[in-house]
Amino acid sequence: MQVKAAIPITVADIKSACSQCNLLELCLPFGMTETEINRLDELVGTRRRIKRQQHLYRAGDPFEAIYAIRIGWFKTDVVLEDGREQVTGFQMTGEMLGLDGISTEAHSCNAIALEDSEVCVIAYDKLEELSRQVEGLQHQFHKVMSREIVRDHGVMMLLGSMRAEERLAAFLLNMSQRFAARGFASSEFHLRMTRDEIGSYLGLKLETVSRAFSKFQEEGLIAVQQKHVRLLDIQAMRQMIQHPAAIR
Amino acid sequence: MQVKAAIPITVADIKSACSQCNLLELCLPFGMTETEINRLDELVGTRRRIKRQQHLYRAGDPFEAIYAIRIGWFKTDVVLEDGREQVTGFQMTGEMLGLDGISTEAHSCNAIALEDSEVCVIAYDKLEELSRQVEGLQHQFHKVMSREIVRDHGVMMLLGSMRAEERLAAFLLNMSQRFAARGFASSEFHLRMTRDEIGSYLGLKLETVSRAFSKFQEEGLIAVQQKHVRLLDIQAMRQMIQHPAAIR
DNA sequence: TCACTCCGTTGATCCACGTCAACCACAAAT
DNA sequence: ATTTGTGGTTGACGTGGATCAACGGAGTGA
Repeated sequence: MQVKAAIPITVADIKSACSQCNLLELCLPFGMTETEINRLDELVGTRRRIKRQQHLYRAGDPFEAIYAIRIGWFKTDVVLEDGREQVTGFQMTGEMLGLDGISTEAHSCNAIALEDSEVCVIAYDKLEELSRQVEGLQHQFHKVMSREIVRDHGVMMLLGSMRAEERLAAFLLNMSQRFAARGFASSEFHLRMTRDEIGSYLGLKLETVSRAFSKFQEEGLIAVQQKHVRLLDIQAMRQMIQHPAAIR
Repeated sequence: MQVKAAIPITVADIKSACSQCNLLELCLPFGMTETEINRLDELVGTRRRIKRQQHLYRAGDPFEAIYAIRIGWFKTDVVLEDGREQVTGFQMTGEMLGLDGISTEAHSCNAIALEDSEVCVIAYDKLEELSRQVEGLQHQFHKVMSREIVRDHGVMMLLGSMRAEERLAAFLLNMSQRFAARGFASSEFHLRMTRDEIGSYLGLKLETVSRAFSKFQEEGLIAVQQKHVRLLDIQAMRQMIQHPAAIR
Protein backbone atom coordinates (compact mmCIF):
# COMPACT_ATOMS: atom_id res chain seq x y z
CA MET A 1 0.00 0.00 0.00
CA GLN A 2 2.65 2.50 1.09
CA VAL A 3 4.93 3.50 -1.75
CA LYS A 4 8.45 4.58 -0.87
CA ALA A 5 8.12 8.26 -1.40
CA ALA A 6 11.34 9.54 -2.85
CA ILE A 7 10.85 11.69 -5.91
CA PRO A 8 14.15 13.46 -6.56
CA ILE A 9 13.79 16.78 -8.25
CA THR A 10 15.41 17.82 -11.49
CA VAL A 11 18.69 19.70 -11.51
CA ALA A 12 16.87 22.84 -12.58
CA ASP A 13 15.06 23.02 -9.25
CA ILE A 14 18.16 22.57 -7.19
CA LYS A 15 19.30 26.07 -8.09
CA SER A 16 16.99 27.70 -5.65
CA ALA A 17 18.64 26.58 -2.45
CA CYS A 18 18.87 28.40 0.88
CA SER A 19 20.10 31.69 -0.53
CA GLN A 20 16.96 31.98 -2.66
CA CYS A 21 14.54 30.60 -0.12
CA ASN A 22 12.07 32.80 1.70
CA LEU A 23 12.20 30.70 4.84
CA LEU A 24 15.52 32.10 5.95
CA GLU A 25 14.13 33.55 9.11
CA LEU A 26 12.81 30.29 10.44
CA CYS A 27 15.17 27.69 9.17
CA LEU A 28 18.76 26.65 9.53
CA PRO A 29 20.30 29.77 7.90
CA PHE A 30 18.87 32.10 10.50
CA GLY A 31 21.47 34.50 11.83
CA MET A 32 24.05 33.63 9.21
CA THR A 33 25.76 36.15 6.93
CA GLU A 34 25.10 36.20 3.20
CA THR A 35 28.46 34.61 2.48
CA GLU A 36 27.77 31.88 4.97
CA ILE A 37 24.38 31.21 3.50
CA ASN A 38 25.86 30.86 0.05
CA ARG A 39 28.03 28.07 1.38
CA LEU A 40 24.95 26.40 2.78
CA ASP A 41 23.73 26.01 -0.78
CA GLU A 42 26.42 23.36 -1.32
CA LEU A 43 24.75 21.38 1.39
CA VAL A 44 21.17 21.29 0.32
CA GLY A 45 21.63 19.11 -2.71
CA THR A 46 18.26 17.57 -3.29
CA ARG A 47 14.66 17.95 -2.39
CA ARG A 48 12.08 15.31 -1.82
CA ARG A 49 8.37 15.46 -2.36
CA ILE A 50 6.32 13.39 0.02
CA LYS A 51 2.68 12.69 -0.66
CA ARG A 52 0.05 12.84 2.06
CA GLN A 53 0.18 9.82 4.38
CA GLN A 54 3.58 8.73 3.12
CA HIS A 55 6.65 8.35 5.31
CA LEU A 56 9.64 10.63 5.03
CA TYR A 57 11.44 8.09 7.18
CA ARG A 58 10.55 5.26 9.51
CA ALA A 59 11.82 4.20 12.91
CA GLY A 60 14.81 1.97 12.26
CA ASP A 61 15.79 3.54 8.93
CA PRO A 62 19.50 4.31 8.77
CA PHE A 63 20.19 7.93 9.51
CA GLU A 64 21.84 9.88 6.73
CA ALA A 65 20.23 13.26 6.54
CA ILE A 66 18.11 15.77 8.32
CA TYR A 67 15.28 17.54 6.58
CA ALA A 68 14.00 21.10 6.45
CA ILE A 69 10.35 21.41 5.52
CA ARG A 70 9.83 23.71 2.55
CA ILE A 71 6.17 23.07 2.00
CA GLY A 72 3.64 21.10 3.98
CA TRP A 73 3.07 19.47 7.31
CA PHE A 74 4.37 16.36 9.04
CA LYS A 75 3.76 14.45 12.21
CA THR A 76 6.32 12.35 14.03
CA ASP A 77 5.28 9.39 16.11
CA VAL A 78 6.59 6.48 18.15
CA VAL A 79 4.79 3.16 18.15
CA LEU A 80 4.94 0.52 20.88
CA GLU A 81 4.99 -3.19 20.08
CA ASP A 82 1.36 -3.52 21.02
CA GLY A 83 0.42 -0.84 18.51
CA ARG A 84 -0.07 2.12 20.81
CA GLU A 85 0.93 5.26 18.95
CA GLN A 86 2.23 8.44 20.50
CA VAL A 87 2.46 11.49 18.27
CA THR A 88 5.57 13.34 19.42
CA GLY A 89 5.16 16.44 17.30
CA PHE A 90 3.63 18.26 14.37
CA GLN A 91 6.10 20.05 12.11
CA MET A 92 5.41 22.82 9.65
CA THR A 93 7.25 24.92 7.07
CA GLY A 94 10.75 25.92 8.09
CA GLU A 95 11.03 23.31 10.82
CA MET A 96 13.57 20.54 10.98
CA LEU A 97 13.02 16.79 10.95
CA GLY A 98 15.29 13.88 11.69
CA LEU A 99 17.37 15.10 14.62
CA ASP A 100 16.37 11.98 16.53
CA GLY A 101 18.53 9.89 14.22
CA ILE A 102 21.90 11.36 15.18
CA SER A 103 22.22 9.55 18.49
CA THR A 104 22.08 5.97 17.22
CA GLU A 105 22.62 6.53 13.51
CA ALA A 106 19.11 5.21 12.94
CA HIS A 107 15.82 7.03 13.16
CA SER A 108 13.87 6.38 16.32
CA CYS A 109 10.49 7.64 15.16
CA ASN A 110 8.34 7.84 12.05
CA ALA A 111 7.87 11.04 10.07
CA ILE A 112 4.66 11.10 8.05
CA ALA A 113 3.33 13.81 5.76
CA LEU A 114 -0.05 15.23 6.77
CA GLU A 115 -0.46 16.75 3.32
CA ASP A 116 1.53 16.72 0.10
CA SER A 117 4.84 18.20 1.18
CA GLU A 118 8.35 19.00 0.12
CA VAL A 119 11.56 18.90 2.13
CA CYS A 120 15.18 19.94 1.63
CA VAL A 121 17.53 17.02 2.20
CA ILE A 122 20.60 17.96 4.21
CA ALA A 123 23.25 15.24 4.20
CA TYR A 124 24.31 14.96 7.79
CA ASP A 125 28.00 14.28 7.30
CA LYS A 126 28.25 17.33 5.08
CA LEU A 127 26.37 19.40 7.64
CA GLU A 128 28.86 18.46 10.34
CA GLU A 129 31.73 19.25 8.02
CA LEU A 130 30.42 22.63 7.01
CA SER A 131 29.43 23.57 10.52
CA ARG A 132 33.05 23.03 11.55
CA GLN A 133 33.92 25.78 9.10
CA VAL A 134 30.98 28.12 9.43
CA GLU A 135 30.50 29.30 12.97
CA GLY A 136 27.07 30.75 12.32
CA LEU A 137 25.83 27.46 10.95
CA GLN A 138 27.21 25.53 13.88
CA HIS A 139 25.58 27.86 16.34
CA GLN A 140 22.22 27.90 14.60
CA PHE A 141 22.20 24.12 14.33
CA HIS A 142 22.83 23.80 18.04
CA LYS A 143 20.02 26.24 18.71
CA VAL A 144 17.64 24.21 16.59
CA MET A 145 18.45 21.07 18.57
CA SER A 146 18.19 22.87 21.88
CA ARG A 147 14.86 24.38 20.85
CA GLU A 148 13.56 20.90 20.21
CA ILE A 149 14.58 19.88 23.72
CA VAL A 150 12.84 22.88 25.23
CA ARG A 151 9.73 22.18 23.17
CA ASP A 152 9.73 18.59 24.39
CA HIS A 153 9.87 19.77 28.00
CA GLY A 154 6.82 21.91 27.29
CA VAL A 155 4.99 18.87 25.99
CA MET A 156 5.93 16.96 29.13
CA MET A 157 4.45 19.75 31.23
CA LEU A 158 1.33 19.55 29.14
CA LEU A 159 1.03 15.77 29.37
CA GLY A 160 2.05 15.46 32.98
CA SER A 161 0.41 18.40 34.66
CA MET A 162 -2.44 19.84 32.62
CA ARG A 163 -6.08 18.84 32.26
CA ALA A 164 -7.80 18.15 28.95
CA GLU A 165 -9.03 21.65 28.18
CA GLU A 166 -5.78 23.26 29.21
CA ARG A 167 -3.94 20.92 26.88
CA LEU A 168 -6.12 21.83 23.94
CA ALA A 169 -5.83 25.53 24.71
CA ALA A 170 -2.05 25.23 24.85
CA PHE A 171 -2.07 23.34 21.58
CA LEU A 172 -4.19 25.94 19.79
CA LEU A 173 -2.12 28.82 21.12
CA ASN A 174 1.03 27.09 19.98
CA MET A 175 -0.43 26.62 16.49
CA SER A 176 -1.49 30.25 16.44
CA GLN A 177 1.94 31.45 17.38
CA ARG A 178 3.67 29.30 14.77
CA PHE A 179 1.35 30.50 12.03
CA ALA A 180 2.00 34.07 13.11
CA ALA A 181 5.77 33.53 12.93
CA ARG A 182 5.34 32.60 9.27
CA GLY A 183 3.22 35.60 8.44
CA PHE A 184 -0.05 33.68 8.31
CA ALA A 185 -3.20 34.60 10.16
CA SER A 186 -2.67 33.80 13.79
CA SER A 187 -6.31 33.59 14.79
CA GLU A 188 -7.77 31.69 11.89
CA PHE A 189 -6.24 28.58 10.40
CA HIS A 190 -6.75 25.15 9.01
CA LEU A 191 -5.60 22.18 11.06
CA ARG A 192 -3.87 19.50 9.05
CA MET A 193 -4.29 16.73 11.60
CA THR A 194 -7.30 14.68 12.69
CA ARG A 195 -8.88 14.72 16.14
CA ASP A 196 -7.31 11.35 16.72
CA GLU A 197 -3.83 12.68 15.96
CA ILE A 198 -4.36 15.72 18.15
CA GLY A 199 -5.55 13.38 20.87
CA SER A 200 -2.51 11.18 20.56
CA TYR A 201 -0.25 14.22 20.83
CA LEU A 202 -2.13 15.58 23.84
CA GLY A 203 -2.52 12.25 25.61
CA LEU A 204 -6.30 12.28 25.17
CA LYS A 205 -8.89 10.24 23.30
CA LEU A 206 -10.38 11.75 20.18
CA GLU A 207 -13.80 12.06 21.83
CA THR A 208 -12.30 14.16 24.60
CA VAL A 209 -10.62 16.41 22.05
CA SER A 210 -13.88 16.79 20.18
CA ARG A 211 -15.78 17.63 23.37
CA ALA A 212 -13.18 20.21 24.35
CA PHE A 213 -13.51 21.85 20.94
CA SER A 214 -17.28 21.97 21.39
CA LYS A 215 -16.96 23.36 24.90
CA PHE A 216 -14.66 26.15 23.72
CA GLN A 217 -17.14 26.95 21.01
CA GLU A 218 -20.07 27.10 23.46
CA GLU A 219 -18.05 29.43 25.65
CA GLY A 220 -17.31 31.71 22.73
CA LEU A 221 -13.57 31.13 22.87
CA ILE A 222 -13.32 29.76 19.36
CA ALA A 223 -15.34 29.01 16.26
CA VAL A 224 -14.72 25.55 14.87
CA GLN A 225 -15.95 23.74 11.87
CA GLN A 226 -14.18 20.48 11.27
CA LYS A 227 -10.54 21.36 10.73
CA HIS A 228 -11.13 25.07 10.36
CA VAL A 229 -10.52 27.02 13.57
CA ARG A 230 -10.97 30.67 14.49
CA LEU A 231 -9.64 31.89 17.82
CA LEU A 232 -12.03 34.47 19.25
CA ASP A 233 -10.54 35.10 22.69
CA ILE A 234 -6.84 34.38 22.78
CA GLN A 235 -6.43 36.24 26.05
CA ALA A 236 -8.94 34.03 27.84
CA MET A 237 -7.19 30.95 26.51
CA ARG A 238 -3.85 32.18 27.78
CA GLN A 239 -5.35 32.70 31.21
CA MET A 240 -6.83 29.24 31.16
CA ILE A 241 -3.31 27.84 31.15
CA GLN A 242 -1.79 30.22 33.63
CA HIS A 243 -4.64 30.46 36.09
CA PRO A 244 -6.76 27.37 35.62
CA ALA A 245 -10.36 27.89 36.60
CA ALA A 246 -10.59 24.63 38.49
CA ILE A 247 -10.28 24.90 42.24
CA ARG A 248 -7.17 23.09 43.20
CA MET B 1 16.76 29.99 52.48
CA GLN B 2 18.39 28.85 49.23
CA VAL B 3 22.06 29.77 49.08
CA LYS B 4 23.62 30.29 45.67
CA ALA B 5 25.58 27.12 45.40
CA ALA B 6 28.86 27.86 43.66
CA ILE B 7 31.88 26.53 45.46
CA PRO B 8 34.78 26.71 43.00
CA ILE B 9 37.43 24.11 43.60
CA THR B 10 41.11 24.80 44.15
CA VAL B 11 43.57 24.76 41.28
CA ALA B 12 45.02 21.52 42.54
CA ASP B 13 41.82 19.67 41.77
CA ILE B 14 41.55 21.02 38.28
CA LYS B 15 44.42 18.82 37.15
CA SER B 16 42.30 15.73 36.93
CA ALA B 17 40.10 16.68 34.01
CA CYS B 18 38.59 14.47 31.33
CA SER B 19 41.75 12.56 30.52
CA GLN B 20 41.95 11.34 34.11
CA CYS B 21 38.27 10.76 34.62
CA ASN B 22 36.76 7.31 34.80
CA LEU B 23 33.51 8.42 33.26
CA LEU B 24 34.93 8.53 29.75
CA GLU B 25 32.59 5.90 28.45
CA LEU B 26 29.43 7.76 29.38
CA CYS B 27 30.30 11.37 29.05
CA LEU B 28 31.27 13.85 26.39
CA PRO B 29 34.66 12.31 25.54
CA PHE B 30 33.14 9.02 24.42
CA GLY B 31 34.51 7.89 21.08
CA MET B 32 37.32 10.45 21.01
CA THR B 33 40.99 9.64 20.57
CA GLU B 34 43.48 10.16 23.39
CA THR B 35 44.89 13.26 21.72
CA GLU B 36 41.43 14.68 21.31
CA ILE B 37 40.57 14.02 24.92
CA ASN B 38 43.69 15.82 26.07
CA ARG B 39 42.43 18.89 24.28
CA LEU B 40 39.13 18.55 26.10
CA ASP B 41 41.02 19.15 29.31
CA GLU B 42 41.47 22.79 28.29
CA LEU B 43 37.75 23.07 28.28
CA VAL B 44 36.79 21.73 31.64
CA GLY B 45 38.20 24.50 33.68
CA THR B 46 36.32 24.37 36.92
CA ARG B 47 34.14 22.14 38.96
CA ARG B 48 31.24 23.07 41.14
CA ARG B 49 29.93 21.34 44.21
CA ILE B 50 26.21 21.59 44.74
CA LYS B 51 24.65 20.62 48.03
CA ARG B 52 21.44 18.63 48.26
CA GLN B 53 18.38 20.72 47.39
CA GLN B 54 20.42 23.53 45.92
CA HIS B 55 20.08 24.79 42.37
CA LEU B 56 22.78 24.32 39.77
CA TYR B 57 20.85 26.81 37.68
CA ARG B 58 17.37 28.27 37.54
CA ALA B 59 14.96 28.98 34.73
CA GLY B 60 15.84 32.42 33.42
CA ASP B 61 19.51 32.34 34.41
CA PRO B 62 21.77 33.44 31.56
CA PHE B 63 23.22 30.48 29.74
CA GLU B 64 26.98 30.25 29.79
CA ALA B 65 27.96 26.65 30.32
CA ILE B 66 26.79 23.11 30.19
CA TYR B 67 27.56 20.69 32.97
CA ALA B 68 28.70 17.10 33.17
CA ILE B 69 27.79 15.34 36.39
CA ARG B 70 30.82 13.82 38.10
CA ILE B 71 29.19 12.79 41.31
CA GLY B 72 25.58 12.81 42.43
CA TRP B 73 22.08 13.17 41.14
CA PHE B 74 19.97 16.01 39.82
CA LYS B 75 16.42 16.62 38.75
CA THR B 76 15.31 19.18 36.19
CA ASP B 77 11.89 20.75 36.35
CA VAL B 78 9.64 23.34 34.78
CA VAL B 79 7.23 25.34 36.92
CA LEU B 80 4.04 27.04 35.71
CA GLU B 81 2.94 30.42 37.04
CA ASP B 82 0.35 28.79 39.25
CA GLY B 83 3.01 26.66 40.87
CA ARG B 84 2.45 23.37 39.12
CA GLU B 85 5.76 21.58 38.78
CA GLN B 86 6.72 19.10 36.10
CA VAL B 87 9.91 17.13 36.60
CA THR B 88 11.41 16.72 33.14
CA GLY B 89 14.24 14.38 34.06
CA PHE B 90 16.53 12.79 36.60
CA GLN B 91 20.22 12.96 35.75
CA MET B 92 23.01 10.84 37.16
CA THR B 93 26.79 10.52 36.92
CA GLY B 94 28.17 11.06 33.43
CA GLU B 95 25.06 12.79 32.15
CA MET B 96 24.86 16.30 30.78
CA LEU B 97 22.87 19.24 32.09
CA GLY B 98 22.04 22.62 30.63
CA LEU B 99 21.42 21.86 26.96
CA ASP B 100 18.07 23.60 27.24
CA GLY B 101 19.86 26.92 27.55
CA ILE B 102 21.43 27.03 24.11
CA SER B 103 18.28 27.95 22.23
CA THR B 104 17.50 31.23 23.95
CA GLU B 105 20.75 31.89 25.75
CA ALA B 106 18.89 31.51 29.04
CA HIS B 107 18.01 28.37 30.92
CA SER B 108 14.43 27.26 30.55
CA CYS B 109 14.27 24.88 33.50
CA ASN B 110 15.65 24.44 36.98
CA ALA B 111 18.38 21.95 37.83
CA ILE B 112 18.38 20.87 41.47
CA ALA B 113 20.71 18.47 43.26
CA LEU B 114 19.00 15.45 44.80
CA GLU B 115 22.08 14.77 46.91
CA ASP B 116 25.42 16.47 47.46
CA SER B 117 26.89 16.51 43.96
CA GLU B 118 29.74 17.72 41.83
CA VAL B 119 29.72 18.83 38.21
CA CYS B 120 32.30 19.76 35.58
CA VAL B 121 31.65 23.20 34.16
CA ILE B 122 32.06 23.36 30.39
CA ALA B 123 32.05 26.92 29.08
CA TYR B 124 29.76 26.82 26.09
CA ASP B 125 31.58 29.24 23.82
CA LYS B 126 34.77 27.27 24.30
CA LEU B 127 32.94 24.04 23.61
CA GLU B 128 31.69 25.38 20.30
CA GLU B 129 35.15 26.60 19.44
CA LEU B 130 36.85 23.33 20.25
CA SER B 131 34.21 21.24 18.56
CA ARG B 132 34.92 23.13 15.34
CA GLN B 133 38.46 21.79 15.60
CA VAL B 134 37.90 18.36 17.03
CA GLU B 135 35.58 16.30 14.88
CA GLY B 136 35.11 13.60 17.49
CA LEU B 137 33.99 16.15 20.06
CA GLN B 138 31.55 17.74 17.65
CA HIS B 139 30.03 14.43 16.76
CA GLN B 140 29.74 13.23 20.34
CA PHE B 141 28.17 16.48 21.42
CA HIS B 142 25.55 16.20 18.71
CA LYS B 143 24.87 12.64 19.80
CA VAL B 144 24.36 13.76 23.37
CA MET B 145 21.81 16.35 22.28
CA SER B 146 20.06 13.91 19.97
CA ARG B 147 19.94 11.31 22.72
CA GLU B 148 18.17 13.82 24.92
CA ILE B 149 15.57 14.35 22.20
CA VAL B 150 15.02 10.62 21.86
CA ARG B 151 14.72 10.26 25.62
CA ASP B 152 12.15 13.03 25.70
CA HIS B 153 10.09 11.24 23.08
CA GLY B 154 10.15 8.17 25.28
CA VAL B 155 8.82 10.21 28.17
CA MET B 156 6.05 11.55 25.94
CA MET B 157 5.07 7.99 25.08
CA LEU B 158 5.04 7.18 28.76
CA LEU B 159 2.96 10.21 29.73
CA GLY B 160 0.62 10.11 26.78
CA SER B 161 -0.04 6.44 26.25
CA MET B 162 0.78 4.35 29.32
CA ARG B 163 -1.18 3.60 32.48
CA ALA B 164 0.13 4.18 35.98
CA GLU B 165 1.76 0.79 36.57
CA GLU B 166 3.30 0.69 33.13
CA ARG B 167 4.83 4.09 33.76
CA LEU B 168 6.39 2.99 37.02
CA ALA B 169 7.68 -0.23 35.45
CA ALA B 170 9.24 1.76 32.61
CA PHE B 171 10.78 4.12 35.13
CA LEU B 172 12.31 1.35 37.21
CA LEU B 173 13.65 -0.47 34.17
CA ASN B 174 15.21 2.75 32.97
CA MET B 175 16.90 3.28 36.33
CA SER B 176 18.12 -0.30 36.31
CA GLN B 177 19.62 0.05 32.88
CA ARG B 178 21.38 3.29 33.74
CA PHE B 179 22.87 1.84 36.90
CA ALA B 180 24.05 -1.15 34.90
CA ALA B 181 25.73 1.10 32.33
CA ARG B 182 27.80 2.56 35.16
CA GLY B 183 28.82 -0.79 36.55
CA PHE B 184 26.46 -0.65 39.51
CA ALA B 185 24.00 -3.36 40.48
CA SER B 186 21.16 -3.27 38.00
CA SER B 187 18.59 -5.03 40.14
CA GLU B 188 19.16 -3.40 43.49
CA PHE B 189 19.53 0.31 44.01
CA HIS B 190 18.72 3.33 46.05
CA LEU B 191 16.37 5.92 44.60
CA ARG B 192 17.45 9.49 45.21
CA MET B 193 14.07 11.06 44.58
CA THR B 194 10.88 11.15 46.61
CA ARG B 195 7.55 9.57 45.61
CA ASP B 196 6.33 13.05 44.88
CA GLU B 197 9.18 13.71 42.46
CA ILE B 198 8.69 10.35 40.77
CA GLY B 199 5.02 11.17 40.50
CA SER B 200 5.69 14.53 38.94
CA TYR B 201 7.99 12.93 36.39
CA LEU B 202 5.48 10.19 35.57
CA GLY B 203 2.42 12.45 35.54
CA LEU B 204 0.94 10.77 38.62
CA LYS B 205 0.16 11.75 42.19
CA LEU B 206 2.45 10.49 44.92
CA GLU B 207 -0.29 8.26 46.32
CA THR B 208 -0.64 6.52 42.99
CA VAL B 209 3.10 5.96 42.81
CA SER B 210 3.09 4.54 46.31
CA ARG B 211 0.20 2.21 45.51
CA ALA B 212 1.92 0.98 42.37
CA PHE B 213 5.06 0.20 44.38
CA SER B 214 2.97 -1.75 46.85
CA LYS B 215 1.16 -3.60 44.09
CA PHE B 216 4.44 -4.63 42.47
CA GLN B 217 5.64 -5.86 45.83
CA GLU B 218 2.49 -7.91 46.43
CA GLU B 219 2.92 -9.48 43.00
CA GLY B 220 6.51 -10.39 43.75
CA LEU B 221 7.94 -8.19 41.02
CA ILE B 222 10.02 -6.09 43.37
CA ALA B 223 11.01 -5.67 46.99
CA VAL B 224 10.73 -2.10 48.22
CA GLN B 225 11.52 -0.43 51.44
CA GLN B 226 11.30 3.30 51.24
CA LYS B 227 13.87 4.38 48.69
CA HIS B 228 15.60 1.03 48.49
CA VAL B 229 14.41 -1.10 45.57
CA ARG B 230 15.21 -4.63 44.47
CA LEU B 231 13.93 -5.81 41.10
CA LEU B 232 12.93 -9.47 41.37
CA ASP B 233 11.38 -10.11 37.97
CA ILE B 234 12.75 -7.79 35.34
CA GLN B 235 11.38 -9.95 32.55
CA ALA B 236 7.83 -9.65 33.81
CA MET B 237 8.21 -5.90 34.07
CA ARG B 238 9.43 -5.69 30.50
CA GLN B 239 6.41 -7.64 29.35
CA MET B 240 4.14 -5.37 31.29
CA ILE B 241 5.16 -2.54 29.01
CA GLN B 242 5.15 -4.45 25.77
CA HIS B 243 2.05 -6.54 26.32
CA PRO B 244 -0.07 -4.74 28.86
CA ALA B 245 -2.29 -7.11 30.83
CA ALA B 246 -5.32 -4.84 30.71
CA ILE B 247 -8.01 -5.77 28.24
CA ARG B 248 -8.16 -2.96 25.84
C1' DT C 1 15.03 10.52 75.15
C1' DC C 2 11.57 13.26 73.14
C1' DA C 3 9.73 16.39 69.81
C1' DC C 4 9.43 17.65 65.25
C1' DT C 5 9.40 17.22 60.34
C1' DC C 6 9.40 14.96 56.18
C1' DC C 7 8.11 11.13 53.66
C1' DG C 8 5.57 7.04 52.65
C1' DT C 9 1.46 4.01 53.09
C1' DT C 10 -3.28 2.92 53.00
C1' DG C 11 -8.38 3.53 52.91
C1' DA C 12 -12.71 5.88 51.34
C1' DT C 13 -14.75 8.66 48.11
C1' DC C 14 -15.08 11.42 43.85
C1' DC C 15 -14.70 12.92 39.17
C1' DA C 16 -12.33 13.70 34.65
C1' DC C 17 -11.69 11.23 31.10
C1' DG C 18 -12.12 6.74 28.73
C1' DT C 19 -15.22 3.48 26.58
C1' DC C 20 -19.01 2.11 23.88
C1' DA C 21 -22.37 3.26 20.68
C1' DA C 22 -25.23 5.82 17.54
C1' DC C 23 -25.41 9.17 14.24
C1' DC C 24 -23.99 12.84 11.04
C1' DA C 25 -21.08 15.57 7.52
C1' DC C 26 -18.33 15.53 3.79
C1' DA C 27 -15.62 13.74 -0.11
C1' DA C 28 -14.48 10.35 -3.40
C1' DA C 29 -15.91 6.60 -6.21
C1' DT C 30 -19.46 4.41 -9.15
C1' DA D 1 -27.82 10.57 -7.62
C1' DT D 2 -26.20 6.83 -4.73
C1' DT D 3 -22.89 4.38 -2.29
C1' DT D 4 -18.98 3.98 0.59
C1' DG D 5 -15.56 5.36 3.71
C1' DT D 6 -13.38 8.45 6.78
C1' DG D 7 -13.61 11.71 10.26
C1' DG D 8 -16.27 14.37 13.66
C1' DT D 9 -19.94 14.95 17.22
C1' DT D 10 -22.69 13.71 21.02
C1' DG D 11 -24.81 10.87 24.71
C1' DA D 12 -24.79 7.23 28.43
C1' DC D 13 -22.08 4.88 31.38
C1' DG D 14 -17.78 2.94 33.64
C1' DT D 15 -13.28 3.35 35.81
C1' DG D 16 -8.40 4.62 36.80
C1' DG D 17 -6.33 7.67 39.18
C1' DA D 18 -7.06 12.09 41.94
C1' DT D 19 -8.46 13.84 46.24
C1' DC D 20 -9.10 13.90 51.09
C1' DA D 21 -7.78 12.09 55.33
C1' DA D 22 -5.54 9.45 58.87
C1' DC D 23 -1.59 7.32 60.48
C1' DG D 24 3.10 5.38 60.84
C1' DG D 25 8.13 5.22 60.36
C1' DA D 26 12.78 7.28 59.68
C1' DG D 27 15.84 10.83 60.38
C1' DT D 28 17.37 15.07 62.86
C1' DG D 29 18.29 18.12 66.42
C1' DA D 30 17.75 19.69 71.25
